[in-house]
Amino acid sequence: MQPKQAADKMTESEIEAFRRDLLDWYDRHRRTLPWRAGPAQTADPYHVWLSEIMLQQTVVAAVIPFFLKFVDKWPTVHDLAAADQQDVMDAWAGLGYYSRARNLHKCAQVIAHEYNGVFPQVPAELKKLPGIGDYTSAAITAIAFDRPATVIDGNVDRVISRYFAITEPLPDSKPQIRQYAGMLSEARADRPGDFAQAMMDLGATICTPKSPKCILCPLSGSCKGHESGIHQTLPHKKAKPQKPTRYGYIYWITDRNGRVLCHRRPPEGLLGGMTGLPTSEWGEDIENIKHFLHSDQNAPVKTKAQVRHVFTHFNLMLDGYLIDIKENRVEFPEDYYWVSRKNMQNIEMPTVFKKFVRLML
DNA sequence: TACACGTGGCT
DNA sequence: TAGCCAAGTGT
Repeated sequence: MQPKQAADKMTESEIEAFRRDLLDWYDRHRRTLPWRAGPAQTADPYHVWLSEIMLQQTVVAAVIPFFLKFVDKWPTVHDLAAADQQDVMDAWAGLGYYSRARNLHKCAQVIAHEYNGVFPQVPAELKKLPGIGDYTSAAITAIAFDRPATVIDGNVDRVISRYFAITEPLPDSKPQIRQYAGMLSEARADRPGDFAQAMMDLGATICTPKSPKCILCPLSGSCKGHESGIHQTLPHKKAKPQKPTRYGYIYWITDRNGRVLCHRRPPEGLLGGMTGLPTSEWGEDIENIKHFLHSDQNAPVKTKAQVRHVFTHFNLMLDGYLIDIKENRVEFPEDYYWVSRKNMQNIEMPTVFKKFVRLML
């Protein structure tokens, strides 16, 4: 194995120039965001934490309405801790990665009950909390408390990879990136929160994955990737395995009163804890998929409705079926329950189920 | 280390 | 249209 290439050292004046150029740019072009403190204002740790959880693998535009809804419903961490888990899951429906919502609620309870409502300020303490890892612990330390921390997200990966022209593919280049990012931010008391946010704003608005706007970039004059013309191709990434497609059936099951059968999904795993509609198992071989409910009395009737949905690691294709329950004697497990047709459009559920509900209503 | 885990916007 | 990608974490 090749020895890891050591990060080239920057001189102290080069580091200071980088930080000054970036922070000057940030002072002129910082984005106004609902959770972000204004210049010279103090951030609310609850808002910073909540926004950072929502922003994990999620774009700012998608987060804003959810953030506003959450702080409106639960203005403090105590309010969130006291909320019903189901209300939190429902409020999160549509934002994705639902384990974040479960961990958010758990974390609020730990903060409220074991930390007296006060967030810890250092990464090592923050990382003990559910849903908070390397990135989020550093981000809260820097942004909420303006303490030095090395904040590395996908934006920082890209900015650093390009600025230092790192050609080793991610994630193998992570140690190098961490070394460079640390060199620029570790133990530097001058505006740690603004520096972290400036790096991410730069990555989100200037040093974008496609068509970076180098002409507007405060760092282009010293960017090694720009100098050698390879910036657009960076960061290199290891090839991802191909996504399989899974198939299955989804059901619109109605009773004599026109009610529709819904399903509370098990707490862990895909879409865990969320409300959905009944489906069969999902598999790559449709021939081997059995219907969820099948009897002579209640035979599934195929519809034209189909649901296609893309998950992170597989594509899904569901064929819609109608089942009309003629006898009220049919018993379902406890996690299935009836909802009036009128209320179906108000039930909060993940997008894959919303798609089917829209087709059927 | 590698994989599970959502969604919507952009190209 | 299909693939890429986004302020990652947990196991």
